[in-house]
Amino acid sequence: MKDYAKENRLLLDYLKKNNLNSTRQRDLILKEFMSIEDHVSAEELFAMARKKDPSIGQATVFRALKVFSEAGIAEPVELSDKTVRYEHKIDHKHHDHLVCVSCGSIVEFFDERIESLQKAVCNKNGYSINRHRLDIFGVCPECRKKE
Amino acid sequence: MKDYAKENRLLLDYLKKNNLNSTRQRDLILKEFMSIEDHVSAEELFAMARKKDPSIGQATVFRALKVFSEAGIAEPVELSDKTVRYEHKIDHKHHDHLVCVSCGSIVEFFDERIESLQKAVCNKNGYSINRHRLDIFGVCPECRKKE
DNA sequence: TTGAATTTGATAATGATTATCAATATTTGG
DNA sequence: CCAAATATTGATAATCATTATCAAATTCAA
Repeated sequence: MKDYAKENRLLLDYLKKNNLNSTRQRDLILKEFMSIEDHVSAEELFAMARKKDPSIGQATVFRALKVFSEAGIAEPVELSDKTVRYEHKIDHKHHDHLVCVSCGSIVEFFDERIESLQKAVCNKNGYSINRHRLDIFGVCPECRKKE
Repeated sequence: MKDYAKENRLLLDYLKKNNLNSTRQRDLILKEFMSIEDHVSAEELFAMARKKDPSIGQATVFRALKVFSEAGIAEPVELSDKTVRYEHKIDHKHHDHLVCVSCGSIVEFFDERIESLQKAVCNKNGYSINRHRLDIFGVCPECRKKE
């Protein structure tokens, strides 16, 4: 069981700063979100939360994920399909994605040289850098074996 | 006026190979698509095509863009908003995008070193590489000046 | 505790895209 | 060139993820 004291504190701080309330539902959804490491969609998280509290509404999960993102706890990513997925942002350094187009599995990677080359591109063009995303789509070793 | 003989030939070849028909609508939509260099959405292209032929249907534009993509003429890209945009693929080498989050303008760039580092990441992880996308979001020089 | 402000859950609405289907157009073998 | 076979079109309904709406319930701050 992962500890998520830091996320809890961040959430409380964010809520207080923005005159938002701390609620049972938001707490539960955060706990569920922190309980898995995978990239999770709102729908999947809704299914998980519902097991713990069948009365929870789907819209509440969407709203909670938006709050988590604004609080810096979650990071939305859009990969292969058309649904947004969320990953942990705390103690989870920036990374890019290697996505298997066959089985959908995701490997995270980080390459300092790619990062600095990106910054160089921004500088050369006079852009300030805000964020970036690099997704590589291919076939993972396991799926290649099967083919 | 850009010449698009190559695209026309590619389309005809693709249609023939797949037992598809060459139609007035597909020709018109291709012509309109080739007439602009920007990243265009189905809706924008629909508006353009409709000016030339008011009877054209929206679904036909979506279908044509799918055919163009399969024929290797167009390339779908998903940038900031949630609509898919299409860019020219012929005589338009692979590139990545620098997107201004303020005005939405797009600069294309290409860095051979980034490309080869990506290939290295794939090799290291045993992935075959299929395609990739790298989008950098920031603020362009013009918008920075205004701030 | 209480009342003002926020949140919730259910449901309707949205917006881009895809599916359906009858009517029309294109192809192709003769 | 013609006619049957096949593919395409346009209109419209359906999808699907997400957002908006709103009355009822909850939370907070004094």
